[in-house]
Amino acid sequence: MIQHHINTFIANYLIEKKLDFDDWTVSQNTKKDFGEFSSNLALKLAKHLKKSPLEIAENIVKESAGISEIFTLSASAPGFINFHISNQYYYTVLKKILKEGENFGKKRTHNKKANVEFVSSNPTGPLTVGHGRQAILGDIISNILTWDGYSVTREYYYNDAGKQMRVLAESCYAKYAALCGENVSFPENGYVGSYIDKIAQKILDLKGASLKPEDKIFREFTENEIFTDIQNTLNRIGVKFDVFSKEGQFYSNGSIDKILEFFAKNNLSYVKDGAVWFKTSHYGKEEDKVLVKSTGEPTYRLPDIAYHADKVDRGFDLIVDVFGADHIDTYPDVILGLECLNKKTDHIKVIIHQFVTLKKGGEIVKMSTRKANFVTLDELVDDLSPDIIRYFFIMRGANSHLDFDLDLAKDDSEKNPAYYLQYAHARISNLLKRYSQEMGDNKVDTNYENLKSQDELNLLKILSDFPDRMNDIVSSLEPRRLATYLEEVAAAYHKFYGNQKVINPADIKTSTDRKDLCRAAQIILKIGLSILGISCPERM
RNA sequence: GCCCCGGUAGCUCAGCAGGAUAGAGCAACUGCCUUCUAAGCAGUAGGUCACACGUUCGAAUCGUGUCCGGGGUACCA
Repeated sequence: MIQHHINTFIANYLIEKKLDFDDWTVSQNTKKDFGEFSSNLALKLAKHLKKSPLEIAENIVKESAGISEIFTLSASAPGFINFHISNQYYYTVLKKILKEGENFGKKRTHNKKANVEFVSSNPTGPLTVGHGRQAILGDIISNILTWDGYSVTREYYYNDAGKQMRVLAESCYAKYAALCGENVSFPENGYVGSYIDKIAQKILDLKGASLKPEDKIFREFTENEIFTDIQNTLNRIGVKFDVFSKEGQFYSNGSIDKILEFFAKNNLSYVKDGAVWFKTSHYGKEEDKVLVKSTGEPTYRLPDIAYHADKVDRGFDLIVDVFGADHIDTYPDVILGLECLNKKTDHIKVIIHQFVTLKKGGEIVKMSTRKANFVTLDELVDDLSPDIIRYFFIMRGANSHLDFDLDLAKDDSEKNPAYYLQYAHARISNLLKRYSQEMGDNKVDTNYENLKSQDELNLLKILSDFPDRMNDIVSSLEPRRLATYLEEVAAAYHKFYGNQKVINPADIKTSTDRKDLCRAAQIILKIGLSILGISCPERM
């Protein structure tokens, strides 16, 4: 908000001086000795004007004295122009936060629609810790977009028709047969987890021992059981989907055949060795990719293209795909496929996150996919609250590997970083309760001019920064940045709390100002924590 | 080989649309609860921001190259 004022000021200055020049920036200062913001304008103009940067900066400062009520200017070596924001400005923002409450920072509403696809794990087994990261990431990204005014569809896409599911059914039959005392060879790369044994047992109990391997129940019942489990797990961490899309529909509604026809007709594909190839090499890829195997089975690419084409056709303004790092090389093929179909793609945003390793007793727990020695998300939820799980999964940026330290997560003490934010909120709640008990609720007119200590102003400045920070978070879709911001808010609050006594019957004006500052901090914490899907406890 | 991510304090990581003295949590050490919640605060110690070169008034941040770790590179998803 304030940056906007400064930008306008500089732009106007340049227009006034008839300078056609836009190579300058305004940055927020970490060290406040130089004001809250600085611009490199003079440093950049130096070459252009063939004058020393400091001289230019000093001139600008001199010429602009008294031009704004919001800030004053100063120049410093080697040529920065510093903007010192008046306390008055921040007092206005405080009023605004209190007035607008949880709507503070929201821009004008728009009617855009977004689709966020995440998890999308095939129902071949329980969700692992790795899926948990994606579930939380996708959910919070959806929350961020909702905050920004989007109407968001959370979508889970899965493959109910391919090879994986066939192998799953075969695995289940093999287990079933074994329970019936028959000797059936186990499928190659079959699923060996104990959850399959349980499902096979259930089938045996339900249907008896006379089923044939081709009976549909091995596929349908197994898929259903596992999928129900997956949804239960997701519900436990507060993740709910609006739409489940199944791959099978793109076979039955003919869209896959249509794509193949279109590609063949437009010379985008060819047949070689009994397989259908996508001419990806014509578009800068290293080699062509197979769309349909010689067995007649499509690879994942083809239905994925059909699915994404369908999403594009559904008319979203923004499509977000959240994938694990193992998809890094595959989604460009899908995008390329869409482009070949003449579909819009520039509104598709792909978020790739790195993997999760689980740390227990200081050691990394190795997880392998099919071998059934993974830690399930459910096991994690058994031990930890959703708040802790959510916080731990977004403690790191999506692009960083995530070490999930189970011992730290389980730690119920001040060591656990997840409590820091919630504690600030709880502290405020309690303080406000005490305040009305001891001070009453009588209204005092105030301009907040009693807020002038470092701790108070620092907290107020951080709170004022919320709209700009959300702006960045919406465009980056990086939940970690929201957590970082809230940590700054909490730290500033805890510091203020430690140094300034709020409730003081001898000084009602100062008490009121500080109480309102606390209320504003609580509002910001509550907005932020809600977006993260973390609860805001009244006490801890 | 090629492509994508990462390499910042003892450990785990922020910071990275270039900006002034590089931050947090954990671990270590020292203080602070008869006063609004100590799940907190204050302080000490800890760094050649992997390395080299380059661009720039200015580089943890941008470029090139090297090294190390992870992922991908399938007629698996």
